[in-house]
Amino acid sequence: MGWGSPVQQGWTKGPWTPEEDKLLSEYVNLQGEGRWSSVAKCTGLNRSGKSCRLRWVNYLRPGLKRGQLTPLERGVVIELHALWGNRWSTIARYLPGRTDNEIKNYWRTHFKKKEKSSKKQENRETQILEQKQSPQRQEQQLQEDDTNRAISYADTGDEQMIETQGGMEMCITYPTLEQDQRLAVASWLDTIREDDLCGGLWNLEDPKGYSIDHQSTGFSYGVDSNNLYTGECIFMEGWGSI
DNA sequence: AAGCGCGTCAACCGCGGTTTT
DNA sequence: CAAAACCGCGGTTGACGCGCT
Repeated sequence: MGWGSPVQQGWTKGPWTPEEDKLLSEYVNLQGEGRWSSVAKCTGLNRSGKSCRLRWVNYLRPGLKRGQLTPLERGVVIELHALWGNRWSTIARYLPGRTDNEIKNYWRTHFKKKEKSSKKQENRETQILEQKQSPQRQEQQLQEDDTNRAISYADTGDEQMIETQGGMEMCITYPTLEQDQRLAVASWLDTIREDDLCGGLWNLEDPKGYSIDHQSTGFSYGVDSNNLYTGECIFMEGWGSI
């Protein structure tokens, strides 16, 4: 009933007013999340259930953070995107206070444009490579694409790839720190599963600092209370430490 | 000062999966 | 078991603000 498209049902569209926000907040505080299609009926709001849910989840829900993503959050986004692709809601679960919409917007803003600008050069390089590669190497290249895609997005600014002996390493530099610290993000696409991360290994709300510890791969890194980045992780080949 | 382009973000849309009837 | 209703997700759009020319 209350879920259909605004055009079909004659629902109000566009930006929400403070009065509408108030009505929706009161409803959720009373009834709890869910039953979105009943909101219009119970509150008099002329908004579809879908619209109400979106407004609550992305804007009104308590505990939402505002403002730019922190360096660590950005690192997590890059890392998890390399892992799961455009599964924004899944990624958002590991960033308390951030919404899938926010992360999606962040990604599009900061990385899609870079993808575009580097596309020309990428194409040239690909052409040259294709001429040289054996079929076996091409297959291997395909498998690496998911990893490198995220990496290539981050080829300018404070996030970048550096070449190391026998592999590539993603680095994020933080000029605001006393001396640049590098947060290296591991590429463990082949070894990690979503389930592995569901055990609360990500602790972004600890006042003493942040930490990520992945036992099955040995990957871990963190931020301590002094904002110093520490940890060690597996790179494409071999081990590295920060 | 005006026009333009770009970045950001809130909101909409379509679709697929899940739950309810 | 099937259909309808509901929910959530990812892609896309449009409004707005800001800086540059």
